[in-house]
Amino acid sequence: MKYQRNDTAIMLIGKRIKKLRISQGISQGQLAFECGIRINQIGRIERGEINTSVTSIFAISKALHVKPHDLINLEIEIQ
Amino acid sequence: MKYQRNDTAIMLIGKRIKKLRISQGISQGQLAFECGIRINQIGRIERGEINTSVTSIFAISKALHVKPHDLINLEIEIQ
DNA sequence: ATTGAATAACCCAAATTTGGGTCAATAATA
DNA sequence: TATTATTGACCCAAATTTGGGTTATTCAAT
Repeated sequence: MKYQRNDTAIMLIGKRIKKLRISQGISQGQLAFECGIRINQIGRIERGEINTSVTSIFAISKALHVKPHDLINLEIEIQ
Repeated sequence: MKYQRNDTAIMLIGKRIKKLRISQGISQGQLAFECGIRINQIGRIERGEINTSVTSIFAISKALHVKPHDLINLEIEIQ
């Protein structure tokens, strides 16, 4: 069986990360530096290209000074 | 650079999933069936062995009838 | 003690993520 | 316009996750 990816969820999480980052006036490079993730990866996550991990969610949320579940709480019913 | 894994977070999430599953009286096999993830993978996630994905968190939370951020909100400060 | 279910612990291959780099395209600013 | 920073879009290799299976261990009930 193939992998199943929740494209809606990962896209919405990416948009939320980007929105928070922009609102805090920092670049992808700065966010990448602060959370220890490559800038390429930050871009891929923001664009919803990849089904990222718990660790990345925690690292990004810390760098954005929000709680991990703030990135996950999408306020819409997925599926 | 090597991967960085938030072992504390993935361990705590695993414990939370197991606790919720037990409290609902279902087996790993039943949970696996309902969320479309292999039983081996459910076991690995519950034991905190793997740094699982957003999609798996969403699928498991749906099968457990909780919201995704309920699995992520660890109520303690990680890092 | 024994049976059967449930879980853990392995193995392997495939798919995906991540790191790391480069270059083009876009946006912002002088 | 020209310059600079930022982001997107590629490429590749390595690390990790996931699927899929089998076997051992644990646990509960009889």
